[in-house]
Amino acid sequence: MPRRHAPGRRRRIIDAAIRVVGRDGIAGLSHRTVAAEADVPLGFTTYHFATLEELLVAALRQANENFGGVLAEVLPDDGRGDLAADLARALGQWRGGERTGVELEYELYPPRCAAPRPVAAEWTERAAALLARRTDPVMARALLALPDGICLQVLPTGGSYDEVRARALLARLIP
Amino acid sequence: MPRRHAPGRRRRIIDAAIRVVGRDGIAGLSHRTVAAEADVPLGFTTYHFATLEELLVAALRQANENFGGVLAEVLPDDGRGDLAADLARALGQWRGGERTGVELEYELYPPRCAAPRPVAAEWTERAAALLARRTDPVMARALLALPDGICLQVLPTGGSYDEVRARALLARLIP
Amino acid sequence: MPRRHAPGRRRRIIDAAIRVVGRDGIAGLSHRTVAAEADVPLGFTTYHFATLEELLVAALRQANENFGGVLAEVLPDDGRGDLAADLARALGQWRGGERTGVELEYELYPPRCAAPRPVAAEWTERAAALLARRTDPVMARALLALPDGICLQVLPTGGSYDEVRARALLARLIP
Amino acid sequence: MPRRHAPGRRRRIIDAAIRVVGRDGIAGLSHRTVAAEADVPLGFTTYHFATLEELLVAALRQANENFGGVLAEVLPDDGRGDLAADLARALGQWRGGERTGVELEYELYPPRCAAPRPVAAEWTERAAALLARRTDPVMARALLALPDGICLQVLPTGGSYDEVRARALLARLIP
DNA sequence: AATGAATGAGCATTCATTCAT
DNA sequence: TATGAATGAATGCTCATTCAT
Repeated sequence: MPRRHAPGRRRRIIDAAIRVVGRDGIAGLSHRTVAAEADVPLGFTTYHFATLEELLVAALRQANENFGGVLAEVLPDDGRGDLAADLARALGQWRGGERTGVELEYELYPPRCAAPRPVAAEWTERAAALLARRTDPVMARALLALPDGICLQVLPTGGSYDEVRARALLARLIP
Repeated sequence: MPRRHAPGRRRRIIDAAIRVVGRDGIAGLSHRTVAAEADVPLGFTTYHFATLEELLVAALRQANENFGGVLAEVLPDDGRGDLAADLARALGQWRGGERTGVELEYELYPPRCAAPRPVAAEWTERAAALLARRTDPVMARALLALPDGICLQVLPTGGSYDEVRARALLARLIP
Repeated sequence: MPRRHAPGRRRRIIDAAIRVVGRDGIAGLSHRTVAAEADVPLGFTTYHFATLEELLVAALRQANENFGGVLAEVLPDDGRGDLAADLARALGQWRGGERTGVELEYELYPPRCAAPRPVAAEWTERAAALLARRTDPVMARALLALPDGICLQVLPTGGSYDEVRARALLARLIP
Repeated sequence: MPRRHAPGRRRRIIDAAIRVVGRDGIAGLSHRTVAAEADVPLGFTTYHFATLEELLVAALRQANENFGGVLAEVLPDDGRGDLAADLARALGQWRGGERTGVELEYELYPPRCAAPRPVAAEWTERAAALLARRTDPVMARALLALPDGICLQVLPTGGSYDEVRARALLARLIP
């Protein structure tokens, strides 16, 4: 008996996809694993997302939104606060948070399939725009690049994020 | 009829693997694709690398070596030259070179499988050691992180590497 | 073009598996051989039986059912008839019948994989219970063991089952 | 550097094969596993036993010899002792002993490949001959069949051999 | 709109066997 | 005599995708 018009189920699939990628990487993503994780029938996932790529893009977009939320919250546009500190804190929150999709970003960096590319670019634009409220656009890009690199050094070694060190390095960049 | 004792063939597989990952990403890496790319029989790849992981680690190690070569060449340990400029140039050379395995590094960042992790860490150590001849160890790490982040912004958007900009940003970090 | 909802096809796979094992032994059992024997697509066998073990257990269960049928038919519970004669006849019928799965039982005796073990034990219990209607439980077990041994002597030598001799030996055990 | 003329190495392969089958079943038998177990080079196994079947036959023959030894020792031909007790004891010793190859017999019962068949028959003949010194030939066969069946009931259920019970049942058969 | 049975391509891996050395 | 590099066939299994219901 099909449950009709259950509106949250599409979103449930997306969240499940983010969870699966976070746990098992993109390699672990399949219609089946997502359906199991979301506890929806297999056919439901293919019905709403005709291909896996489509689902991936939706998940990435959602992850972006999550990150944008964190960033907007931590970086109020009002003043001239300590930008390095704020950004370092935002990264810590994002990394530590549940279901935010940090891993998704890194999984998708390799520009394998064409579809997610614009979404990833979109994310960078959005984050840069948020930062640009507090600094110039070029610096905004740089302030995104450094944490990215820091995360990359942390991720494969299994180390943990050091907010203090991140802040110190970020502060170096800001004139 | 087996071609016996052809000495370079093991290396050919590794190079083929680097090429395949560069073209199609880790997702595209399979015994079959590598065998086809290297023009060796399927069984040959599994004979020399019992598992795909083993091959991956070998390829990563090779890529590290390639990068180490570029870095050692560009960063002579003698003097107090312009470190930011030298590093920016090294990155440009690495990215531009053939079969260097740049993509491999980024593909392996997601710490999915445990095996490549120490190799990746090894690479970071080696690069940091090379840089540390010209600056302090903490700064060396930071000088690796920033270009990493820069590459990450460049890779998915398909943009090209801007050595001048990279140098400017790197110079900001160096006191 | 998939043939959908053909109801008997799952059973067809099981019967094919019994046939394959009867012909080529467990060593000959593979998804591919079963698919060919049952004339179904390869994916169909893995779809219904995720692992070979699963299929094996299903086939064993079916074989048990077949044997139980023969035994129940030959061994009416009413009277004090000639138990040795009845049992010898049942064995003959089972061995001679088509698709009954006699060989499957012997193939599975080596307790290699854990999964079929309980099913095999189940079969012994069931047969012993049927026999126990006509004798005591310990004797029931013995009356199963002797024919088993007889079959084992017959099987590898390719000889044929001698019902008269089996009956004589069974009669010796019964007080 | 090849070790030449090491005479015991052929036998070492056979013993290793018996051990491998005892541990992992016939399914686990391969040139590679045997070579590893015997600690000889891979090529050595194929050199001395061109095919796996050849090795299997040699191993079975060795197992027979082992069993024959136990039987000859336990069943002195002199007198009219308690045959049932002697046979039950022999079975216990065989089952309990190391590297005797009990499992091999049962693994090979299914008359899959033609080659081992005569060897298996040979074993039955030899054992029957040893028993026939103490009883008539037909009874000898029966006295082999019953323990076989008992073992078969014991093996898959993981139970242990009950010498007392075996003796009681065997005694029933002997007039 | 929703579902899950069905399919076939693809994958990692194992392995008997061959044969140049 | 002895070895291990080499090969290709085969295996169990996963899965995106299709589509009748």
